[in-house]
Amino acid sequence: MKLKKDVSKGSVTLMVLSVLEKQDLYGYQMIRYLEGLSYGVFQFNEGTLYPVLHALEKDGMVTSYWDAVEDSRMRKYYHITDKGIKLLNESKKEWEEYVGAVNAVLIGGALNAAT
Amino acid sequence: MKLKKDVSKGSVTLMVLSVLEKQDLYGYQMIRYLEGLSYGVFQFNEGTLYPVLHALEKDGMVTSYWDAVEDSRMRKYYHITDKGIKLLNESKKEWEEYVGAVNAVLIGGALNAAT
DNA sequence: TAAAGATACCTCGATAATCGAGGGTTTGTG
DNA sequence: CACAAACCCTCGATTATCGAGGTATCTTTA
Repeated sequence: MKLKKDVSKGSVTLMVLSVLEKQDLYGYQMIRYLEGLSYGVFQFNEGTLYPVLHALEKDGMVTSYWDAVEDSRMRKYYHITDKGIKLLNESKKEWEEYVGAVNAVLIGGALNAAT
Repeated sequence: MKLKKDVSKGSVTLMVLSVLEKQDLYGYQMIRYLEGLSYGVFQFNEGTLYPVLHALEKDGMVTSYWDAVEDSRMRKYYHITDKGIKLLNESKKEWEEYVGAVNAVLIGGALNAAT
């Protein structure tokens, strides 16, 4: 499969970028957040999320800053960049293409697929 | 992520089982076939497909037989079993759940997700 | 105030899905 | 006959994800 690898990594990346598009979040918060948004279907663990965030930052898709929003402890917030938004839009397109293709196979079955 | 691993493997498995549900196919044919059904989005290579087929056979999801359908060369055809059909149905459900969850995140964004 | 538990960050080794590159045989075509 | 395409296969490298572990802080409670 061609797309799989990208989409596979992309589906975590995709979701992270997607929520960051709307607001800055910190890692631990994102985990709970995505869990809720997906109705409990996804259960990220930190070992998955943090490396993804670091990779995104390294690639300039997000930036991070420490802040104590509620005046208590410091948290590392992530902010999406223009580059990140671009990637998000591309990833969304890929995701849709990927889903469409799988569904086409599932529906297509034995019959002719085209048109 | 929790489902990812299964769905990831599942998406190849899923598509294979799905086309086999309608008719018996041989490996090389499946590659072209899935490529067509997915409008060229997927480009399986043999190194991906054959191990999947062998694993499915080992697990009793498919059976195989050699046949020379058009009286020329021998081809190894795969046939889905009842067990395989069961797996197919479960995988379909998982796939839908997975897609639904990702889409919920993509749409949900910053707002409240639930109802 | 001391202990406990949740919050919050991180890394690293194991697992496993996929890919790419290879190897081999048979069939059809120029 | 040579070459391409059809057709089967394996194996090592890559990479995404997970699980487990490590550390520090903050809040609650006894």
